[in-house]
Amino acid sequence: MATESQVFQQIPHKSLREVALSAIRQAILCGDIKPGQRLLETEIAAQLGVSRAPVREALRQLETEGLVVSEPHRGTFVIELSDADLWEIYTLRAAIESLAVQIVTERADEETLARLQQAVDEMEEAAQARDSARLAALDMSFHEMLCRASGHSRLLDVWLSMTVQIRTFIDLTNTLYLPAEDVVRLHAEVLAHIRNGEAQEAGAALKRHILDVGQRICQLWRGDADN
Amino acid sequence: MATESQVFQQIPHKSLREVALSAIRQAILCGDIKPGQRLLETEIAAQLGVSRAPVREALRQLETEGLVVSEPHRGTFVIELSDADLWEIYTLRAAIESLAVQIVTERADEETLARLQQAVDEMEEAAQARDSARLAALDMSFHEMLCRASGHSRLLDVWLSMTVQIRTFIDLTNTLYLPAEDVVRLHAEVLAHIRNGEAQEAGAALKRHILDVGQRICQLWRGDADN
DNA sequence: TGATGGTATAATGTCGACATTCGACAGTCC
DNA sequence: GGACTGTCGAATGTCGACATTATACCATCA
Repeated sequence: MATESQVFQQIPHKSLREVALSAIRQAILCGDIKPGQRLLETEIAAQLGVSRAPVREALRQLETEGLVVSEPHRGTFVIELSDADLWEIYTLRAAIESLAVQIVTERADEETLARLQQAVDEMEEAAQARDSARLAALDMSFHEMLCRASGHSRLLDVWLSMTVQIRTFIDLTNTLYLPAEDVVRLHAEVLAHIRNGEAQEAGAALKRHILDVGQRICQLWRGDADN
Repeated sequence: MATESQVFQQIPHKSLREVALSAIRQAILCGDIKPGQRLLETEIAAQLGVSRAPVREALRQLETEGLVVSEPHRGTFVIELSDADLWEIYTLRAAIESLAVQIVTERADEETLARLQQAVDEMEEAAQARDSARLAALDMSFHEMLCRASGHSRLLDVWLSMTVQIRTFIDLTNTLYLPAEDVVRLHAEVLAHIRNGEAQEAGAALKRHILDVGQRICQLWRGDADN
C-alpha cells in the first residue's frame, strides 16, 4: 500500500441475496410477518423487485439460522416457538453466556469495562425514570456486549441466532420480566464479579439470571396459551 | 388407512439440493477437498450432473454451517482453522456438552444409560486390543450420544456444527490425543456421575476432559505449523 | 525497469421459463 | 350419504442463458 494509513473505508458491496436476507429478517422481527405465516417466494421477489433466485438463497440461509422452516414443495414458514423451544433457547443462552462472561473476566480491558459500566449506569437511570422499554433495550445490549467482548465469534453467532429466534416470539426490547430494580442489581452484580476477576462467580451469577428470566417467560407463555 | 400395518416404507424424497449438500460435505470431510481449496460451482454441478442452482443453495447452507466461506464474486473456499478457531470450538464444546450431560443426568432413562455403558465397555475392549481407531470412534460416539440424549435439538445442532468443522482439520475418528487408558477412565467417570445423579460433577468432569483434549490438539497444531 | 492502464477470460450473480409436486375441489361409485 | 379418485391450479424445484465482476496477462510509458 502506498497510503500510510487506512483512509478509505471499504465500500459495502451488497448482493441482492444479502439485501433480501436483511429485508425478510427485519420483516419477521418487526412482526410484519407473524409466526406460522407462509413466505411466498414469488410474492417476496415481486415486492423486492428481484427474481426468485436471491430470495430462495436468503430463505435457505434463514432456515439454517433457525428463523424459518421449509417443507419440500410446501413452502417456507416463520417458526413458531413452543415452550420446549423457549426452554432450549434459554438453557443454551445460559451456558454460552456463562462462558462468555468467564472469558471476558479473564481478558477484560478498560474500555470494555467502561462500556459495561456505562450500560449499568444507564439502566439505573432508566429504572428510576420508569422507562421500561429503554431498560429492556439496555439489558439486551449488556448481554450482547459480553458476547462480543469475549472475542469468541462462534459463541456470538449462536447467541445472535438464539436471540433472533426469541424476537420472533416477543419483542424483547419492549417487555420486562423482572422488577426494574432487580434488572439493575443483577447486572451490576455480574459486572462487579468481572472487575474482581471472579470468573466462576460471574459465570454462575449470569447463568442463574438467564435461567430465571427464561422460566418467567415460559410461565408467561403458558399463561398466554390459555387465551 | 385401509392397510392394517405398515407395509411400504417411505420413499426417500431427496431434493437435488440435499443430495448436493451431502455430497459436498462428505467430500470435504473425507479430505477429497482440502482446507483452503476453492469450490467451483460449475465444476461441482457438472460432476453431479445437475444445474448450478441446487449446488449454490447447498454451498450457502454449508456456509452458514461454517464449513466453507465465500467472498462475493471470488468464490467459495473450504475453511482453514487457526489455533484461535480450535480454541473457540473446544471452549464452546466444553460449555454445551457440560450442559448436555447435566440434562442427561436429570432425565436419564435406563436405555440411555445402557447405551452409554455399552460404549464405555467397548472402549475398554478397544483399549486392551490397542485398536486406537475404534477407540477414537467410540469416543466421538459417546459425546454425540450425550448430546442426542439431552433432547436439546439446538444444542445438538451446535455440537454437530463444531465437530464437522473440526473434522475438516483432522479425522477425529482416527487419532487419539490421550493415552488409551485415560480415555476409558474419563468417560467411565462421567458415566458414574450420571448414574449417581451428580449433575454438577458430571458437567465439570466432562468440561475438564474436553478442554484438556482441546489444549492438546492446539499444541499439536502449533507443532505441525512449524513444519 | 517498474508502475500504470487496458483487455481477455472465467467465475459468480441474477434472471425468466419450464418441470414437478402438493393441496383442494369436484365428480363418481357403492 | 360417505369415501375414493381424477383433475386443476398454484407454488416450489430445477434449468439454461445472460449480466456483472474479479483476476491475470500484456502492452505502454515515464
